[in-house]
Amino acid sequence: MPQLAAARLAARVGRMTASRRAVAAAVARQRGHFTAEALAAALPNVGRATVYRTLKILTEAGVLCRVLMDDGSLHYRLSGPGHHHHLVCVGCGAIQDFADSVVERVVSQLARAGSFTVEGHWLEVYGRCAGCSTAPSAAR
Amino acid sequence: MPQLAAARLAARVGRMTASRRAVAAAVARQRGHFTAEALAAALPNVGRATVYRTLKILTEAGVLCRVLMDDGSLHYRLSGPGHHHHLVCVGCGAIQDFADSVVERVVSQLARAGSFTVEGHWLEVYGRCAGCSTAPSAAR
DNA sequence: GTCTCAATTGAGATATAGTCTCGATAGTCA
DNA sequence: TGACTATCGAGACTATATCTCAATTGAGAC
Ligand SMILES: [Zn+2]
Ligand SMILES: [Zn+2]
Ligand SMILES: [Zn+2]
Ligand SMILES: [Zn+2]
Repeated sequence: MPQLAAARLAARVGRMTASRRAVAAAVARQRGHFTAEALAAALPNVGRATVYRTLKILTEAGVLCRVLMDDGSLHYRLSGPGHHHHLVCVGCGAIQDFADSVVERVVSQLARAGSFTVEGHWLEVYGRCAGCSTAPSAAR
Repeated sequence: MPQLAAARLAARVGRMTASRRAVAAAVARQRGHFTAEALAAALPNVGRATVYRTLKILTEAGVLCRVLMDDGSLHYRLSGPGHHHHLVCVGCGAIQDFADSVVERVVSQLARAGSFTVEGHWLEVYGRCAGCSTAPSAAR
């Protein structure tokens, strides 16, 4: 998986610098999702600005996707292929991807009804995973 | 319309203070959407913190809704009744509301398929309104 | 191998958005 | 008319992200 991220990165990125390698490696090492700040803190030898810049590149390259959490904070996560959205568990923070053409189609149709041309959209779904739906509000 | 906002506000809010009246009035005076900072700037006699606090109250009361713009900034807008989402024109900034049970249903079903209980969601749709779809990228 | 030069870096400044603190103020109700 | 407490507001503080610009360094040329 580290190799995969690195490979995809190389395919898109300009110069393969030490900093970019370090960020890519740290990203690949993450389990679950993480914030830009946390990643920057974990990479004291890489400038904060560079971490942010590299996360942007990785996101545009499709290696990462961004998740808007329940509390408004922005997290990153290794991205599955293609367009998708997230089911975010507000109990434990677990994230499941889902891709669905129905949502896309409905949105387009609704938009068309309002003489509106869709260029993009943002959808996040919050709730509780199987493990967290029994015991209310576990982790915090 | 000012009266409406003020009335709804009064129905929910604790003390009807001068500051809250001022914020409610300014909100009612807005055409389209606006940011918290812009509103605060337009109310030099009301503390910034109070503007934010009052916007929160108004949002919880259903007077306002929050719109996540294309560029990540958060705007406020007088809210229509009930749950709904927005079609945001990236050309001119116009916003149309839409309420749709199909989206809701699809999301619930998808979630259920993943043993996930939906508690809430966030959806914004970006694109171009009728006026802006002809001439590409008008206003900025 | 090493030279060259633009792409990239990173320390720190700056920007933006929002919350918190806490003494002062002022609604509300008896 | 108080008294009591919610609320206010000035400004500090936090969080997040971008910008500036001199110094560094990949990567291809030779
Ligand atoms: Zn969970
Ligand atoms: Zn989608
Ligand atoms: Zn438009
Ligand atoms: Zn909805």
